[in-house]
Amino acid sequence: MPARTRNTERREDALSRERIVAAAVAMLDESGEGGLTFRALSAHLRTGAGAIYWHVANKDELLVAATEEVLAGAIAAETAEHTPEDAIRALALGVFDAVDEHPWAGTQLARVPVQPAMVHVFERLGRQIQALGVPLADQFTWASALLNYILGVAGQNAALARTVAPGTNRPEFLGEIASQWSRLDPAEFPFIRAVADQLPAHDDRDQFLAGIDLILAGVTALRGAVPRQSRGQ
Amino acid sequence: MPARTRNTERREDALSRERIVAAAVAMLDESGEGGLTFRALSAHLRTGAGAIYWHVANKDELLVAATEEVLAGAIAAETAEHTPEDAIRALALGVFDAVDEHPWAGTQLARVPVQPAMVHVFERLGRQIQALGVPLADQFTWASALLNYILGVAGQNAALARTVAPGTNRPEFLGEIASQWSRLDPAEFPFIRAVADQLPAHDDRDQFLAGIDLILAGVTALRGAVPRQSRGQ
DNA sequence: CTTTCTCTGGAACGTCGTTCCAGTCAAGCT
DNA sequence: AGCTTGACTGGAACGACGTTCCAGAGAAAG
Repeated sequence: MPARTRNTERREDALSRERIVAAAVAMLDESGEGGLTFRALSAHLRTGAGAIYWHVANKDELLVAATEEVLAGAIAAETAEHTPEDAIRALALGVFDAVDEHPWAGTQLARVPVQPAMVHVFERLGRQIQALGVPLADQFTWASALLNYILGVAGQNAALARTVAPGTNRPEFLGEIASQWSRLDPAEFPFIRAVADQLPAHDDRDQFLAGIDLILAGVTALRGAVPRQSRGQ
Repeated sequence: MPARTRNTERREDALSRERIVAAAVAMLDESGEGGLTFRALSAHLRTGAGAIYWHVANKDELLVAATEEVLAGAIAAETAEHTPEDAIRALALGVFDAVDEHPWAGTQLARVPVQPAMVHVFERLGRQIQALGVPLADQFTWASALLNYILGVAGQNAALARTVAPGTNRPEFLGEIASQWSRLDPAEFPFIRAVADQLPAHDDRDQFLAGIDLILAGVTALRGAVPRQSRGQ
């Protein structure tokens, strides 16, 4: 615990949790998830590993803090949108864009049970779901559905970025997968073959938003329907 | 490459890729994601690490194979459901149940770009989306939305299982989180406070299925609507 | 019997997260 | 001014991991 009881600076270049987290974000952005090492971080900050551990409990905490920093913008944007739908779209896009810019944060979101930043996101989603007139019993469930969709996309984006990173660039990589898809057995994979040509050209952001719209359309359709338990099987 | 050109058995207890994968699944089930180590695996199989590497390229490949094995049941179940909706529900539940039983597989699904098993799942989802009369331009996008939702839930389930594992049991753990939620600032987190009491009692499987139903309702609502581009902002 | 090839297992390498600890330096006390 | 305290530093060291290396076992083929 860095309990700076007296606000005195030891030195000009003193270590601090903020400087450490900022350096971690920089290193993650530059060299990916494998690039963050306490050794590399020590070198980058011109100190030793022990000094870092005095400010930060462990690597997990550091990753949580780094993700928090990177998502701060997405949660801060409290722009008063016209409709609840637009507010949800804006919030979801904020998370998407942050993860798109920092793919390692997507991995972190999918890895940690409830990343602190996502509590705020969940709260905002829930409020808008509420504003849409969803019955109380469904609010929790449907807000969770939105959140899980967002987290799923974040995780997949990060996974894709992780494997595409080395040599080739993104469109090239997707084109390769698409050509593999179109060479699949027509009897076994008719659907994937049929949509293979859409893969290289598709816009991830548009597709993500279309998924949000799909869920929102479901909310509108089911809102005010029979209380619950209207499912088959 | 274990290219067994002549089908001769070296010994009764010979190592094989299948035995290795089966042992890996057993160890993952028993001691979680951190429990799978080439050292522990060697000990379990009474051999050395080098022997395992002759049958398996690396740990990633082993994890993919283990996940594949555990998801095989979910993809194999080609029960002819009455409606496309029911087929989608059955498929999604198959994946959910497999991940629920083997949480480490959820981590793997969220970590790997396209786990081979998920290609089959994507194909099935797509076919049923097609059967629902969704226009071609939306099939890819909406099947992806379903898949991403499923992967998101899988990842979160795994993350939860990872942190709840040690001491306490699940309801106890959720109750603890719920009480934290209900102690949040009423001004900042009205929604989360309002739904906190639903957290401990809720059924994950039901909630997952409700999310699928939500998306399916969206599909029904938007199917046949204006071609595309009917969104705001 | 010798060679060949598949397959084995244990030693060893390099890297990681983390811990340990002797040491530095400013502030407060006497 | 000297001493003590406690916040901070940085580098050495530990244990565990994934992976590689390699000497060799043992059945099949010549």
